[in-house]
Amino acid sequence: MGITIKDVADAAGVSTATVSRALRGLPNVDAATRERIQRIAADLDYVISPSASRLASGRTGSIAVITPYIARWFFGTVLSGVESVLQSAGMDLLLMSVSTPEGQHRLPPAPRLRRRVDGVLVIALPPQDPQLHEVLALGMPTSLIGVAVPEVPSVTIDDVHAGRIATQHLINLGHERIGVISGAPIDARYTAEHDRYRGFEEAMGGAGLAIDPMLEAYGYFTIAGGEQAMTALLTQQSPPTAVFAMSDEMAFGAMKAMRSHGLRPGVDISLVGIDGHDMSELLDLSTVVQPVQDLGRIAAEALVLQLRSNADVAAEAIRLPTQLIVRGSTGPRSR
Amino acid sequence: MGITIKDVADAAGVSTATVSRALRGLPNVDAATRERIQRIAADLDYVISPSASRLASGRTGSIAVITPYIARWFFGTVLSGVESVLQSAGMDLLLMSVSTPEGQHRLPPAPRLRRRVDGVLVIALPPQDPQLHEVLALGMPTSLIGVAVPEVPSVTIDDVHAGRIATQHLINLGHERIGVISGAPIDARYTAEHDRYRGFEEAMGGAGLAIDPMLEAYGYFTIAGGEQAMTALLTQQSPPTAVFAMSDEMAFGAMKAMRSHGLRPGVDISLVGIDGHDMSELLDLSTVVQPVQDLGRIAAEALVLQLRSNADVAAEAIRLPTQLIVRGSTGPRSR
DNA sequence: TTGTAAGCGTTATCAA
DNA sequence: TTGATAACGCTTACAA
Repeated sequence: MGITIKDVADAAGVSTATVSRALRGLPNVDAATRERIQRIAADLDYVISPSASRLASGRTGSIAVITPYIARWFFGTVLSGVESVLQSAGMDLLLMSVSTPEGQHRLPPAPRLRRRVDGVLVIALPPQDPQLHEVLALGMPTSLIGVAVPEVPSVTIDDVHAGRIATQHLINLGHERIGVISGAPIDARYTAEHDRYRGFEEAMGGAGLAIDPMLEAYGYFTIAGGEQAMTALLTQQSPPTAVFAMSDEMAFGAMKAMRSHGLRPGVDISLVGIDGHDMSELLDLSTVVQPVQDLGRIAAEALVLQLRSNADVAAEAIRLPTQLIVRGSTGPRSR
Repeated sequence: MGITIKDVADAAGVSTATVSRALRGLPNVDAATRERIQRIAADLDYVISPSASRLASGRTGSIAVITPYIARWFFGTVLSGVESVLQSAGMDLLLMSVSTPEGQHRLPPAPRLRRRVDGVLVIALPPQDPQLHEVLALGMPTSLIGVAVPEVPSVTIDDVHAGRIATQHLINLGHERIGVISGAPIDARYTAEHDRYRGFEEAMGGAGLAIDPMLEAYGYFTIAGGEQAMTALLTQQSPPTAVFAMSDEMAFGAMKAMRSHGLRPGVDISLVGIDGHDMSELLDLSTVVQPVQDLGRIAAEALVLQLRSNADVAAEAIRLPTQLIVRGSTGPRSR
């Protein structure tokens, strides 16, 4: 049924070896011969068999992307950055979703990787996640996004800094009772929240402000979670006057809770997030913008480069800049 | 370096054929033999070479998903439904983003599909998109999501119905000057918007209401587009008292425009969307909810089934139900 | 139930 | 610069 390299070789009156070389752009092929082969291949509508090529060469031309979520804004946006790079590089993108600590039943990713891809991109698994380490243990070229592990290439933002400037912004507005909505209790934390919390601590400490453990709540990086967390904070005997939410989506949920309590963001309580989510402008949310698509793009570029130069490049930990955008959800302390 | 089927066969004292059969769960293998082989394979940490298996069998065990966007809510949510099914089915998911009429520079998808995947899932390309037809022309098992083409299996909602109930809801509230925010001018339309517009027409016609062409604007299914479209509607000499936006994201943008003009959704102007977007509850948007994840899930299941039973199943056009959710963005006509 | 052996369509080594 | 040819690691008739 299918045209093979043999058919092209016969039609061109050369060997399959020459066709292979010509079509892959290898050197040491006569220019005229190459052109003729290319024309004939096109005429015959020849398409190379990836399976055969992979078997013979040992390279798969594929990269797996491992992510805990697909439909959430951060992950989808990272993924779109990755995809554009891999498409330009002519590599196949295998998408694999994995369970998170809270998550549903799913296959562990590591066994599905072996002999199947040349490299792996992992998006924001918690640094202590066993699945992450099973993947790393495979020893294949890997690049991390939104997590950092020593000795492994990664692309992240400076989460400590992000947490610090978000908090500092609230402090600058005169707030002293500052609450924080993080993701989860400490043992299940992402790198990001761990570091953002440290930034929070640093800013608070730097201003000589006490951190009230009663003013921390968990929002699990979801809208609904953010709503619950904010509700918990608001029903304290003495609620915060400002809240730092570690993601915009949790901040959105927090806004919902505030509305239910008749409180206005930026007036009654100030609220700042991190992300620069598509909807943050619409909801007038102050936030620390991170270049999410670039996280994916740059990690993918680094991985492709490493695969091409099949030498172990030094494991670089790249950090991208962030920027505070002040909107209406934060304002001076009113009481 | 790698353990091959030969190593397992030698260790088990059987032929590679038997190992192949045993490990794939084929019948006609002695139960004890199979168990022994499985144990030995596990002990040796044997992993099958997909390339070799694919080359020998002619099946790739992969399905491509072609989508115009990855990071937008609808597409990401569909994709997550698809992914969960393919993962359970043990198939690889190749993700390919394609350009849309407005879009960026990208490779056409069809050439990247041949010999590479067993089947294709296409998410919501406009029915007249040449890229869609190039894919269909390949003649491989295909299932469409959010588009319908005669003779091709598809999973959609009843968009006419969705448009009708959204519009009827506004009519029931007493509105007569009803605007509509669609995606794009008629020649670049998705199936969805075409049909939703028909539903709009039917409802208007059924109520004896005139459709004012001045009250239609294009929002390109984005937040920013929705904002511009609503701005255009509001700056009419005689603006609508209610607006039907064909997607929630455009409705969000419309809300932003209303806010800029000091207008309150549901009070000054009623606004209804379609989607059931994550953020619709938060923004108190009335909307026609569609089961987006199920769209992906069901299409993927149908495709997997077709591949397994490698017979041409009758091309089914599946339609999933929708439901109007009334929230605060729609209210009785006030003037 | 198991084994033999001929593919599957490339790539890569070595020679010419 | 080109050609022969041996892998690559599995699947699948066909035979036993």
